[in-house]
Amino acid sequence: MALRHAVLAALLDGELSGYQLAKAFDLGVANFWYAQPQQLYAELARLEKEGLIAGREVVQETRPNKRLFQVTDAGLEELQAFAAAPTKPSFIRDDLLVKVQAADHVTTAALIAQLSERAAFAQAKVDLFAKLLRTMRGDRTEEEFLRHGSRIGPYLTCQRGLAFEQGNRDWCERTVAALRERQRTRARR
Amino acid sequence: MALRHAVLAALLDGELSGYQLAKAFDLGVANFWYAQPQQLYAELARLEKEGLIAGREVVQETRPNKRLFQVTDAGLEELQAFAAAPTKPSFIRDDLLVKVQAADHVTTAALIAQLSERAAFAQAKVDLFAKLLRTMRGDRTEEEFLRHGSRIGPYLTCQRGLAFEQGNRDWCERTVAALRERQRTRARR
DNA sequence: GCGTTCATGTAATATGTTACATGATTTC
DNA sequence: GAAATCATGTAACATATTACATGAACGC
Repeated sequence: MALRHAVLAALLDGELSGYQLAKAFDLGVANFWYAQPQQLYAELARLEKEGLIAGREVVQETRPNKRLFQVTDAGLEELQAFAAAPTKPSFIRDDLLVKVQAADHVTTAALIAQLSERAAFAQAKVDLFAKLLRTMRGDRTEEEFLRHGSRIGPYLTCQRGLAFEQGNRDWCERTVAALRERQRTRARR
Repeated sequence: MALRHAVLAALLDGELSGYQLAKAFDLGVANFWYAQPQQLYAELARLEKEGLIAGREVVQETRPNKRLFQVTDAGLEELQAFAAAPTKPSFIRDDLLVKVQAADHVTTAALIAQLSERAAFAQAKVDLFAKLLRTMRGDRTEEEFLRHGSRIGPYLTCQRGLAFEQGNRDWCERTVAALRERQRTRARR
């Protein structure tokens, strides 16, 4: 069960509602984990039942009411234990890579389109993460911030997200170029 | 169902047994997908039942007998359809990132050890992938190979694997450095 | 004789995805 | 008036992980 720890880690920076969490774990951000809203609502219910988080109702006038959750002492202990335990290796599972693996045996036109789309998506994330990093470190240099900042966890994970998306973008672009070059050079199949 | 397509893509380069496939999809390689042996045996059975792959018994003297599988025409069509369909985005899900996200709230000693281990693991993969790439392109330059090589799919995915592991390694090392620096600078908590 | 590699699976459990469901408010 | 955002879930289905299970042969 790793989602629970991701949720606990996300709640460290302050109370959040299920809806807010869902946004943080969704496409736009998700710089250290990804999960869907349904998963999160279910996990929040479980975590609360086990006493690892505590929720409080917030009545709103203009919007539907919501519940904000925060990590309890028991939750922090759980996180601590998780951090100390051996880490499972993480692995690549990407449909796009599967398609490229088969590139010599399938038509490449659609593949090129999908790679271009992914490159654009990755670029958007690069921009977003770069902006987030600037916001977090404020007017300090990166070195300064990492040395003396009060909360560097999210900064470090965001750095990984940034590098990952840069890698994604670069690879997609180079792969498109390679496939296009072959389309051009080769006779019609 | 994405595993089935990964299996089909892996079988494009020639017949493989479940055991050989399992090795390819395991820790050591897995440059475009990861799966455990149990999953693969189950998927191979399903794929054969559906006629997307064909297996043949190979009797061995010195070793237990095995079954080699190859992609059928129907299997190739399935792969073709998969490649043409829209690609689901892929997301980061990494326990180590969750732990780093929580770094300011947990003890960092164990975390540093795990990051170092991951860095070493990533370096080993970098070496492996670099070697695989050299083997694939032979004495040609990369550009030459990509332009005229007969099978570039595995080369391209391996390039992504290489870059990914380099990114992993670099990030782990920098993160270790940042966490160590804070341990040194800061008073004991 | 003991551990590793080759070779293949089943069964139980955990986790994740997809589809369905509801209802208010705000912005175009 | 329609679409997007806020807000929260349930139920059915698909997929993945973990534990269990077996057995031969090879190298030390």
